[in-house]
Amino acid sequence: MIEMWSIEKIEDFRRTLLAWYDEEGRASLPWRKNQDPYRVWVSEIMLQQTQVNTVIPYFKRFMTLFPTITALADAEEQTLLKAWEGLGYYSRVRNMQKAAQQVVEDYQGVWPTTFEGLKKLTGIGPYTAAAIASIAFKEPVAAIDGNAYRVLGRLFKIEDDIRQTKTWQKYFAIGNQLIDPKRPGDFNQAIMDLGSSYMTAKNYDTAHNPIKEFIASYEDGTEDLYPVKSPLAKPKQVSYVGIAVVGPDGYLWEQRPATGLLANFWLMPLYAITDFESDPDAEWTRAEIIQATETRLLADYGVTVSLKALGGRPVTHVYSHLKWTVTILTGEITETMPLKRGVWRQRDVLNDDPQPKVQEKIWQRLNSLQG
DNA sequence: CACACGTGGTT
DNA sequence: TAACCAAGTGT
Repeated sequence: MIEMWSIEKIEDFRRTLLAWYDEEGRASLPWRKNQDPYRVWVSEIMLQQTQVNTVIPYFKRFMTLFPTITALADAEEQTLLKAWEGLGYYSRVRNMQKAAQQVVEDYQGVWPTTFEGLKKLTGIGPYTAAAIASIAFKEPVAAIDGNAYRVLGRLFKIEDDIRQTKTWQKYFAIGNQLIDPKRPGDFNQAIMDLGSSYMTAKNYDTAHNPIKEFIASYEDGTEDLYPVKSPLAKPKQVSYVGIAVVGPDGYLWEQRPATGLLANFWLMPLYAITDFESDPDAEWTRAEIIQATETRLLADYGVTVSLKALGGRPVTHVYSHLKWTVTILTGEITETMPLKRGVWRQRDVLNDDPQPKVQEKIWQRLNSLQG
């Protein structure tokens, strides 16, 4: 059981933390220019599982493309995905548009102003709801993100595993005790700034930490133990063939299904190697794979083409839960064929379509190995 | 509740 | 290099 501080100690902590934040907080971050809920919301969604330096250029571009919640609600999905291309976790932006439409249509364009109200919007969970409620609407509610887990975990030597959903309750309760009711938004942001400077996961610098005197795990040199976080499973290995077929009208090109990984993004046709045979342990020779791919290309796309393997190692790409290995097969046709599936797309207009990183790697491999 | 869901940076 | 980390949410 965690022993909570006295009210005097809590107030001392708030003063110390906010004094540091006023001096050394990252006030220049573009989303801190004002406390407009739309602005705060866009930044908080982008920052989910994503580092500040990555987000900055995306945030600026996004606010130019979609300056208001109405502009976001009315945007074409492909435009949205293109604006998000490279940031990852693409359901974030789809959910954001749903929430924008909810606010515009169900709330007459007026934001819910409370933690509980904000949580009802698609894509806004307890963290984001607390961030917006505290920053834009001054509600004293703790925003528990990875930074808060590190800071609070080390401050109080919390033994619960932060991977477990129920642990959030404990952190939330402690955060709500600590948060400064006069400056809730600044308090939450100060915790985040602290968590990404003096209290990082590795190479933290407690010697210069402005709140070091409050850190229980610093007293006995056990900071390394907190927060308690069980290891994640290794990504599962999956092998594909990727098919680069060029004809007079460009490359064979296809949009992914509307749900699941990389939903609605554009990619060359891919076949999982195990799709050829139900036996996942089957060892396929290169000739067999090529022939099977040609057969399936005809059946699925209506394309008759002779394929050959591109030299070099396969393209690999690691996701949170998967590791893709893509062997590239190439083929050329001299006359355009009508397609059962997919489209022909010229190389110079391909980049108008949102594409995932793995497709970029495939382009790079094609460019380097065949000019 | 466990797992799906991206990408870039660090060690 | 493999492993881990970075302002989480939906199902």
